[in-house]
Amino acid sequence: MTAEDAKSFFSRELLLWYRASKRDLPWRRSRDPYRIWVSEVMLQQTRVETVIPYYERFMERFPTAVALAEAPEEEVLKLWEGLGYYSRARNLQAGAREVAELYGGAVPDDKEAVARLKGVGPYTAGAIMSIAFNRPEPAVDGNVMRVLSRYFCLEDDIAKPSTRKKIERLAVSLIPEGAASDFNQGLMELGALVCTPKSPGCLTCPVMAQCAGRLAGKERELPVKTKAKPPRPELRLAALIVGTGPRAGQVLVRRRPDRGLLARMWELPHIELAKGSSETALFGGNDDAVHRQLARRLAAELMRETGLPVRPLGWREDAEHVFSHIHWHMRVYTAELDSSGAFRFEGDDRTWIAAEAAGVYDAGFFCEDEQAAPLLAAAAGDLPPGYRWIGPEDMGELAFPNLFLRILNAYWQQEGNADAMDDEMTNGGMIG
DNA sequence: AAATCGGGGAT
DNA sequence: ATCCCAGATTT
Repeated sequence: MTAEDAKSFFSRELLLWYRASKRDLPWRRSRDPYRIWVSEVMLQQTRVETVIPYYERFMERFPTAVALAEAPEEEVLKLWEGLGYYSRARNLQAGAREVAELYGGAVPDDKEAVARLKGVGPYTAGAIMSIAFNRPEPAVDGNVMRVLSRYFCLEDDIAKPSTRKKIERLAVSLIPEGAASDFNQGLMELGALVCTPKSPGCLTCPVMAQCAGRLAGKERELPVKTKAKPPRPELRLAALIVGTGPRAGQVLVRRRPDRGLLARMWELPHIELAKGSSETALFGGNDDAVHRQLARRLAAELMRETGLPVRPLGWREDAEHVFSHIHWHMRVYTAELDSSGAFRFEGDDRTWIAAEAAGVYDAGFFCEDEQAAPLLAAAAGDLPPGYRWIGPEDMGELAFPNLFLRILNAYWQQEGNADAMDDEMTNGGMIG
């Protein structure tokens, strides 16, 4: 049995297996390259079962590249809410705009042109070209690296970029004549359903007979992969600032910056507790003294940043949120805005901003008069740039990361219940 | 080459 | 708890 025999065996058997047992997935019911493109971007680092409902909603709303190109960005982000890696959504729309303007709305049957689209890297370009156009291009993802590492017993570290390129060269050489679409999908399907990371189902594998990794008894050791560093911890304090008077039932939120983590998503105002600051020592505590001090720090820092006269009311909940590289330990405090006598002024060219009447006795600081202007405006009721009041009816338009989505939805639900109970008691009391 | 960028399901 | 998922982009 030569190496060439092992390769042609693999290609032949895998193709037969895929055609006999492929799953019925939404993006497999069409060869529209736009649909393939959307599915592949959603599937980046994301499981099939997670993607399906997002894909269905997205395609219903944006059935063509032109429809996506013409949509408001916020609507695209909202449909991506909860899926993660939000730059994918913005890059996809940027790519759709390229397709609309440069190619009349049709994804071109051109490898270089597709590879130049925003958010389309080596894998996605290969996937679009092979799946939609049946071009013999490699589409090497984590599944493919695992399957081929095992079948050919390759000990290269798949975390290294050079290994992906090596496996791409191997993958191209395996594509059967005229069957790139089914073969590439079969490779990934095998990795997803049979050649799984932990306990591979070798006994049902169509290519087990020639799998070098299994024949060497190494199917569980492969592929070799250096493990990722654990996410670094960050201590954060968030404010659930609830409206009063005409703002009753509303909550103050803000939009994140254009770049970086959770770019352009909405969130609750919050601060990071500086590493090594005195409050970090108290972070885990749960008694009144701890909460008073943490809430005071939160109010002072937010007031320094925004000028808003934040008055903490009490601890609400703790929330954990783990990203790939950061672990947020968040404590959430309920608060109000209260500018009654919160600001006083001294000196000729410098202003003393304080919040004594708001109960934040150590929140004062000096600043230049010009810098004081926006703070005074905030005290008067203006909001800083990017901030706005919302009610539950606004949740359908604004995209929040899951962490804040959970906190807000719990609050709206609780408010709804409280209102219902008020009505009930009012009715009972008045009528009785 | 290493870091950044979400979130969840499986084990 | 740990891994990793139909990865791309920036540093």
